[in-house]
Amino acid sequence: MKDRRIRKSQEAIKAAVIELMMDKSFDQITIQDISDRADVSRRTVYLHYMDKFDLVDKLIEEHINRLRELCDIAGHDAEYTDMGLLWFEYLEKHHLFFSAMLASRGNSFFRNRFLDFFLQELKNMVKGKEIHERSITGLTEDDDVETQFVGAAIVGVVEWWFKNGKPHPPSLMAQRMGTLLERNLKADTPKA
Amino acid sequence: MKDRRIRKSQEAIKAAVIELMMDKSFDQITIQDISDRADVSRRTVYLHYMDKFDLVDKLIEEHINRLRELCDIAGHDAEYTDMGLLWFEYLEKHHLFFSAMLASRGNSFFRNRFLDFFLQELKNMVKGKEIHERSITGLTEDDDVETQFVGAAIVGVVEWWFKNGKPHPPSLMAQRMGTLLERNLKADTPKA
DNA sequence: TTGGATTTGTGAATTAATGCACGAAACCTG
DNA sequence: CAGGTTTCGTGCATTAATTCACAAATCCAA
Repeated sequence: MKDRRIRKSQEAIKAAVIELMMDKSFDQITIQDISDRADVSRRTVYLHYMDKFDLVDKLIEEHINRLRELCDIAGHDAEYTDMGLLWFEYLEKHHLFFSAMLASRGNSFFRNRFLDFFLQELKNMVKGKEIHERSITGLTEDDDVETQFVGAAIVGVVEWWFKNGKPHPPSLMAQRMGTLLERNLKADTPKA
Repeated sequence: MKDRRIRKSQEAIKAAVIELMMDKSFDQITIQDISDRADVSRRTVYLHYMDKFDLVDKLIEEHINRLRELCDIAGHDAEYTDMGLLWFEYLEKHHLFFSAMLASRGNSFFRNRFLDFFLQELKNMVKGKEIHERSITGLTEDDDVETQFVGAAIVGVVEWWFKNGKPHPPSLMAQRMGTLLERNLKADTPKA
């Protein structure tokens, strides 16, 4: 088992960053602020992270990983609505972090990581469903236009959701989103 | 400045004890429980305290001292009602601790420390008021019956207050208590 | 009462966190 | 841009906290 001091320091530091992001924009948060808020020596921050960016990097990494785990558990052949529910519930649970990340302009870095996650997940899901529904749809190319389209759309919706103070509960968001994903990912290749 | 690690450990440990006292009675709380709850090594508890009793001892000490400080700031010539307000506000603020202490039977130890505090404070206040109102009332003997009487009464009222889920706000308690203290400490020597 | 499990108190080695100090970089502000 | 102030990143010595281990005490059910 890892030394509990490490866990406690890191948790305090990470929580401090998130809290600070609620008032200040990320780039005007100083390491001093973080260590003060975390009630930890400034030296301790450097003991665990290279700098601010490394810190927020690891925060993002962690959340994306947990999201991915959630998806893996649900299975890639889950219904879009069910998957969406997992997403929005997780996002709501950690709304402090996500809204702070999405609110701060200049954070295209996070947006890209976030988008990547959805793209990956969408590809998995489409592939998972192909097995059951139709063997080859031509959607398997890596730079698939539909996937990019839908991925960007999801991120946009999430962004809107946070910026407007989460006007709908995760269940409703998941349901609406599910419908849209169905329409855009399921049955559009069989055309003329 | 004291090392922040010390403060953090001690605060975690003390908070843990108070939390644990809400479910278990004090004597069935183990050091293991405390260190687990505090998220601290068992060794760390022994680093700061001799044993459970030393721990709770210091907790009591601390609260009594803070109460005393409050009284000193207010001044011993304050009105009984005002003083009572300070008491009850403090008690309400730390109701977790005080109700846990008063609830657990077998804690005559705490009761006595608590009583001592009030006795001391009453003597100070009576003395403080003598200056303004009447020079010698014969109440200055150390083992004064009236003081003991009133002291026990206060502790009894506080005990009742907690055991009945704080039915009145501190302000009302202070006002009622003030009246009773006035009646019993101010004007009773000028008799026949 | 006995015997197994739990809790206790402590020793010892190791590791993490702290405080402090310092030069360098960045950053306002006049 | 010059000069003062803040923040940064790091070295270093010190101290607190941790893990692990162990023998003694205590508890508790069979």
